[in-house]
Order: sequence, then structure tokens, then C-alpha cells
Amino acid sequence: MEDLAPRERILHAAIVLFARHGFTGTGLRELASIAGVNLAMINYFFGSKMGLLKEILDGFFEKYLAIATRELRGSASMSTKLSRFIYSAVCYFESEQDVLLVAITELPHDDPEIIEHKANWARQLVKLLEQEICKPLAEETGRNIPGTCIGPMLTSLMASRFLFSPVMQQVRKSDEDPVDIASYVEIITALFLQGLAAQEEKNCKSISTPT
Amino acid sequence: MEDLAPRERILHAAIVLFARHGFTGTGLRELASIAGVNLAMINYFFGSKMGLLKEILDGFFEKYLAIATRELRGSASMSTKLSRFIYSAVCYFESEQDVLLVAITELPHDDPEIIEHKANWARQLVKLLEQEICKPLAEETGRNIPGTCIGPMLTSLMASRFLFSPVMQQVRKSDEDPVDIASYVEIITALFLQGLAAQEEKNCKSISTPT
DNA sequence: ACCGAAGTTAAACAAACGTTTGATTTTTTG
DNA sequence: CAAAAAATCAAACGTTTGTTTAACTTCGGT
Repeated sequence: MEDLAPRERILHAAIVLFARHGFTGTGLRELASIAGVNLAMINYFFGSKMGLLKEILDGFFEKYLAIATRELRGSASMSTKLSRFIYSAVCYFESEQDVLLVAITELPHDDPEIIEHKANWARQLVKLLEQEICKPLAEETGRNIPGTCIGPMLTSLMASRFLFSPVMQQVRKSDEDPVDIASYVEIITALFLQGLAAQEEKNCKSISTPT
Repeated sequence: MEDLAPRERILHAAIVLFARHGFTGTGLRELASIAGVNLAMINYFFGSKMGLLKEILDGFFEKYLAIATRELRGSASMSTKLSRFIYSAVCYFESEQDVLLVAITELPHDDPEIIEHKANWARQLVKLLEQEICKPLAEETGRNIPGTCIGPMLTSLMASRFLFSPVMQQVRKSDEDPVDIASYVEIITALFLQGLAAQEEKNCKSISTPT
């Protein structure tokens, strides 16, 4: 493993292993060995296995919320802001797939402490979506969709490629063509703004130009 | 627990516990105790813990594929078939939330045996989507989106409500309004067919009218 | 040079893990 | 009713689990 500080090596190894085997499926001894540290260092730095998970989750949600705030706040049109958000978020997901998997797949498991932890982040994101997406949407179209519904939809949709990737990789097999990220962003954006039936726009850069 | 046959009681208890604590997070002793059977009966009926998981997954994918086949095959318009599929699938998800959670959240974990198992089901679903959705879509709009991309997107989107429900329940807190299932189906269908910006149609049955 | 804090270590802890065994009960079958 | 098959059981198998302890090294500040 790299020549990072031990604390960072533990964090990196944990992200990879939690994504591969799940949180409960990962043993601290395997983790310590891959991180190249002594077993006891994990509890020394993070207090407990759960503390380690919390730090990973916080890292994800903090960045995700920052992206949402940056792209959704402001005076641009709702569709512009939404397409910018989708672009930035998917790129972030792509760059940190393992963190995303940990955050998403550990979602429904019912440790009350973890649920409340995540709810605190989710509350902020939902509030932002309510203001910047749901409210203008209701004014424009008459549809009143709450943020607690649109939030999960947006996040799930953007994460779908990564959530299913191990299986879909196996499904694609030989006749390749895994849809590059740019196209994926374009598909999701078009889906959200115009629906599946949207006509193709050749050479369109109109969607994906963040400032 | 109910007065079902012991084999069924194990299956039911496993679905609930795997959904709550994850596969690796569930101990067979707790499972046996909740199912009201002796510990050894689990291995007696299912061979191993993994065999138990496989049976749960098979149950889910078999029904999911059956719904997709029933709703997507035939001569109706693509949008009609799609909206029927979304309706049936979401209702099925709702009726068996725990099974859905097990199937979805255990997705990325990397036991090769399980991945190949799921890939076999996914292959059939993707093939169906290619024929009934992707092909007509390409003809109508010029957009060529592979089934391995649309499959995950569709499933993720429909599952989003259930995947995030423990957290969102906490987020909603006091000022209620959890979007009933009928509205949820309508939102997703409209999103897929016309995009978010679709105008509201009061008392709309217009979504599912074939041309 | 020395001291206290921070970092690192091997070893041990009890508890829980999935699985197997062999005996015993229940049910089915001839 | 007896023999065969299926179901159920308590107990133990050897690992592995997350965490803790106490001793040890490393190192910056005075």
C-alpha cells in the first residue's frame, strides 16, 4: 500500500473493503493487514469499527452536499441548475465509487445511531432540493413532489450505474459497450428534464457545461 | 411466529433479518430463534447460509422477471407497456420490501458465486428490455441506450423509495406526507415518459393510453 | 539530554460465527 | 404394526469476531 499516513491507509482500505464485502462482512484483521497497520491502530484512531464507518459516511455526505449546494443555489434556471448538479454528482460518484457504494448499500440497515447520523445529512440535502427544485417545479408545472421523494429518486438514478456495475459487467460479457460517463450523464439529464422519449441532439454540449 | 412450516418460517425470518442487518450481519442463531426452529434446521433445509440467500434472491428475481415479461411483451405501445410495468413492479416492491432490500443492497458485494447467480437473472431481464424498450426507443428517437444501462436505471428509480425509506422516515419527522404509492407510481412513470417538467394532469389516466 | 505525548506493537479477552455430528423424535410408507 | 424416511434436537467443532490491555518505541519541545 501507499506511503500515506497510517490513519489514511486505514480509511482507504476500509472504503475498498466495506464496498466489496459490506461493513459487517469486513474483518478488522483483514483490514489492518491490507492497510499495513497493526490491528489495534484501528481502534486507536477511530475508537471503534462503527466510528470508522461514520467517518467514511461523513466524508461522502459532506462532499455530496457541497456539490448540491454549489450547483443548485443561485439564480440560473431550474433545468440549468439540475443538469449541472447531475453532471457534478455523477462525476463525483465515478471518482469515488467505493465510498458511494458504502453510503448507498449500508443505507437501509437499521442501526439507529447510523440512521440518525445519515438523517442529519439527508435533512440538509432535502431542504436544499425543496427550495431549489421542488418549489420552482410546483410553480412551473403544478406538480408538488416533496424533497423526500425526489432526493432518493435523483440519488438512486445517478448511482444506478455504480450500484449494479459488478453484475452488469458480467452481463455485458463479450459484446462490450459500457456507455461512457459523458453519455451516462447526458441520458440521466435528458431523462429528468424531458423524459425517455426526448429526441437525440447530436453533438450536444448544451447540457454539460458547468462554470 | 406464524404456524407455517418450519422451512417457510426460516425463509421469512431470513428475509426480515437480512433486510435489517444485512446478510453478513445476521447470525444464524438469532435467525433460528426468531424463526422458532433449531439452529441445525437451517443447514438441513438450505445446505448453508449462502444457499438460503440464493433462494431468497431467486424468489425475487423470478417474480420480477415474470412481471417484466407479462407487462412488456406484446403489441401495445412502448409507453403503455412501460407504464404498466412500472405500476406492477412498484406494487410488487411495495408488497415485498424486505426481499427487495436484500436483492438490491446485497448487489455489489463481491462473492463471485452470487454475482454470477444474479447475472443469470439480469441477462434475461436485460434481453427483454433491449427488445421491448431500447429497440423501439432507438427507432422512435434515435437514442440508442443499451439495456445494461436502462435496466439499472429503471430498477434503481423504482426502488429508491424503499431503499431510502428508513432514513427518509426520520427526515420527514413530524410534518408528514409520505407520498402514497399511487402518486409515487405516477411520478416515476411521468418522469420516464415526459421528464420532470411534465405538466400535471388532473385525474390523469392519460399516461397509459396507447396510441 | 530528558520527559511526556503520540504512535505502535504482540498478546489475550470473551463472545459470536457457520457448520457438523450423532442421537432422538416424528411422520410416512409398505 | 413394523420398517424406512424425514424432521428435530442438544452439543460441540474450530475459527473468527471487535475490543482491550500493557509494554514498547518514536519523537518533538524545552
